[in-house]
Amino acid sequence: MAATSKENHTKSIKTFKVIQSEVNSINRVALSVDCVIFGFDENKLKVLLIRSDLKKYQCNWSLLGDLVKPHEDLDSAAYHILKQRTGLNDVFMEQVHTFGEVNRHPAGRVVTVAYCSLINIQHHRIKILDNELHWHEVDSVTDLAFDHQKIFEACYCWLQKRVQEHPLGLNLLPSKFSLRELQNVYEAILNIKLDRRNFRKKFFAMDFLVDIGEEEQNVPHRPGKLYKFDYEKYEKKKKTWSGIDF
Amino acid sequence: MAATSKENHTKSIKTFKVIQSEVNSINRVALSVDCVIFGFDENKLKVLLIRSDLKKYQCNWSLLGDLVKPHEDLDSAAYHILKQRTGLNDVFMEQVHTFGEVNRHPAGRVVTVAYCSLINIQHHRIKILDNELHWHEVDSVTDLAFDHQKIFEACYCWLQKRVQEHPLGLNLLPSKFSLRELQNVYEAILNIKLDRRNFRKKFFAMDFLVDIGEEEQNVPHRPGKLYKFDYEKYEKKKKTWSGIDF
DNA sequence: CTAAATTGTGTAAAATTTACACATTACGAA
DNA sequence: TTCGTAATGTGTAAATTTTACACAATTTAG
Repeated sequence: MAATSKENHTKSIKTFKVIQSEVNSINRVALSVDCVIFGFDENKLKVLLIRSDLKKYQCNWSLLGDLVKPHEDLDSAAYHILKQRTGLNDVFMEQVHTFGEVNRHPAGRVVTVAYCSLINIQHHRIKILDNELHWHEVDSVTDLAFDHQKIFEACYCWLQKRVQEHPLGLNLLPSKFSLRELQNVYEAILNIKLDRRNFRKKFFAMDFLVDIGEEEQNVPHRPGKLYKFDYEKYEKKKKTWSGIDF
Repeated sequence: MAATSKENHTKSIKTFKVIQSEVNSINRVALSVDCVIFGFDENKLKVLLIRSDLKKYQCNWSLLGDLVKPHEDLDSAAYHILKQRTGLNDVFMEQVHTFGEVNRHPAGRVVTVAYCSLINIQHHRIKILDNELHWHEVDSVTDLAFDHQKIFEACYCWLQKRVQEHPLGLNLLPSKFSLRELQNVYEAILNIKLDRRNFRKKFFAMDFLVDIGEEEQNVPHRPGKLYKFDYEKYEKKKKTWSGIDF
């Protein structure tokens, strides 16, 4: 109560051994990563889910996740899941949020770190041999196992916001894409309609699209030009966001 | 390799007991929370640091943190630190990022969840009896213990961005404040100069400020009007952010 | 009473965003 | 081969938002 500064000071100092024993004691919890993997197909935003591996949640879908091993980096654990499930290596992935409510998991205390990933569905379609995996349209995702619905929704919100300030969306497309496809991606993610001319104007003005001199193939109408995204130029010029607006 | 769907399916099903044993096995790590507590004083953005409690880092400052107990929610753990160190209860706090590199902490595997908090320094100044705690100007924060420098920088970046889309800044001020003080907060956080008339115009246009009919006291010049922020109105009208811009 | 400091206010120019229409190209069917 | 269909590609005018900028009013201190 009436502790002096000196006493407080003393109280807050710990030897390395004390800390170490605290770290290695029962003060530990299971840690998992859960991946919300988005894809884009048939002009719909989709998310990759797996049938829950717990009997109790047998009829529910869940996110792809796994426990983090004691000698595994968090990011590595997330990448590992992605590699394991989709066969994909160099994919876009970002940590979104950590969910740590005491009773969030029925098997005991499990804190989970949610990651968001955006991949090109075409690239790995063949890898999904496992019929327990399925691409769901985001609008129809309900009743996920555990607290995965909440996690999914947080990640979807995150995506909707993030895609507006960072060119994430391109990860859902092949490296060559038409402006219409790009617009479809944005419309699907944000669930809005955009004006075609203004959309094109905006992207051309940003000056990150490179006309590669090719055109769409096998479309039943005038083919659109194909572009690629110049990430280097983007990195150099990217906006230092500034403006109060809420 | 040539596993059938059926086989994959089987492989991915686990009984509750198996899961439970995985959760309770050695697959566990220590988990901590670290709080980056911002304050605003003398027109400077400051952060609350403590002398490292580890001998090895004796001459370094570090963030306020603690291990999360097995039966403690993450958010609760973070609030607890804040309560313990500042005596403050209802403060603004948000989770920012989780840092989980294997070797980030010298005492063993400790994954840490970083939280950002914004408080009014005046409100609790008296609580800092502990002379191991100190408010540092953000610009002069260097060489924090462990990976705390990295965590601090991530949180500072987060703040600079977040403050532009959400009225966080107000948490640094008393409930009654002048527009000049508000502008000072924004200038300090963003480290830029703003045009006074445009700043006022912008905030008045947002229509969240309520003139409470009082004025500044004891200023050696014409006193400014005092306002409060109407959070309810904000919640109702807040912007659903929409616009591609990067 | 005067000087110093800071508040409070409006407008014109510039930049950005929005709304909107028509000619062009390729395919497929008759 | 021609025509209908479906989508691409393009510019401009109006509206809105953002920026730059100056002077009178109020209070305190001396």
